[in-house]
Amino acid sequence: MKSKGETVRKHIVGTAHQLFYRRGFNQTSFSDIAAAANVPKGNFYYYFKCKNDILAAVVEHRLQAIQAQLQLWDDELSDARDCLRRFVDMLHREHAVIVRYGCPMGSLNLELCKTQPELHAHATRMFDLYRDWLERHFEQLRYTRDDAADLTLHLLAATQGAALIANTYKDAQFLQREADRIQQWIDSL
Amino acid sequence: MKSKGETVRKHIVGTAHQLFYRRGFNQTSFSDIAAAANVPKGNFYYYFKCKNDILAAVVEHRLQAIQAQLQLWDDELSDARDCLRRFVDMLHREHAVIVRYGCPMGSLNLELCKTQPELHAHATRMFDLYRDWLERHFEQLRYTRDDAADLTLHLLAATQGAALIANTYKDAQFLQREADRIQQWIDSL
DNA sequence: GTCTATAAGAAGATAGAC
DNA sequence: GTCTATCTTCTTATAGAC
Repeated sequence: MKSKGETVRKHIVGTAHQLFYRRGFNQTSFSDIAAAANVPKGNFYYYFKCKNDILAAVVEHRLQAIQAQLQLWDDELSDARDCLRRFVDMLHREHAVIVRYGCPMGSLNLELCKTQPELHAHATRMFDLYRDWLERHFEQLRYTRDDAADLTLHLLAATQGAALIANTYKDAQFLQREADRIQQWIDSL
Repeated sequence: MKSKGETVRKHIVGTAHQLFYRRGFNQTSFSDIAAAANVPKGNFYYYFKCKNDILAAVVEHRLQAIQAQLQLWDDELSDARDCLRRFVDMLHREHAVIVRYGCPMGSLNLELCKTQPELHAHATRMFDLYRDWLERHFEQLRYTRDDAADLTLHLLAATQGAALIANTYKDAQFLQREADRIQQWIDSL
């Protein structure tokens, strides 16, 4: 049984997550979150002592969601190559929001890297989850540790680049084409 | 002969350009620019009527610089493939700042796409210059118009992805490796 | 053209009643 | 736990003296 406070807290985190993605972290004000979550501004500080703490909670929440997703893929797919393909499939499934707002991880990283290194480190952890998971699956394809690490970064770069250019030019078709191209590259490994 | 005002204006634009890149547009305040340029805040509004106008001037300045650079490459290199390679060389030449602040165009686009579509359109024009130029050179390699357009977006995505991941993980070596990989891809065309 | 002073509003954060 | 009122600081922007 969840306490009332827990429910409200999660509601705030969910709302903040959406706003941080759609408006950017720095461009999202306390009032924005309060208004969208229907929670009075003052009440906020009962749950979070500052704005950065909300981001921390949002990232924590995202990390758990990503973990659960990766676990699901592992349970569902036995072939390592299928796992890599499923990762790239995200570009297909999320094409609408990617074209509109970019990749949630990529844009957060690029925003925070400039003047908020403490927060940036926080955001990098989302990439780390995918990175570690992808590396393991490349190793299952009998690549050495070093090669798997390099191929992983290459794959992350390919997906991030596709997302960024699709966003820049609002071009969902390019995103699809690029995702297909990456899939073919995986098949060729 | 330049008027005094012209000189000051250019100085402001140059300073703003640096700060917008290093801190992000929204995170750069008027006072930041004024302090860095040693121009009193109030004096600013003699040259620009609002903050958005400074961005417009910065972008205009960048567009001219990019145009001049592309022209130089065209004058210097006769082979279309060499031109494409020279474009990718930017990742090598600029690796230090890319790792630190990301790609100036990519990060600006990703920042402005979220809540400032008017400004985003402005920033996209920088990509357009490279896009048109790259397309022309792919066509010189006897690709059809459509293929050249697709290959251009693919190349832009590859460079943007490399820059973003190198920035995320502060990994200059990866950026070099990825640039080499893209060069090899160009050679294979 | 240059600069100071300041208005007007929004931001993050706090105090304290309920 | 919830909410209102408020403080402080920082923002963009303006007025007007020099």
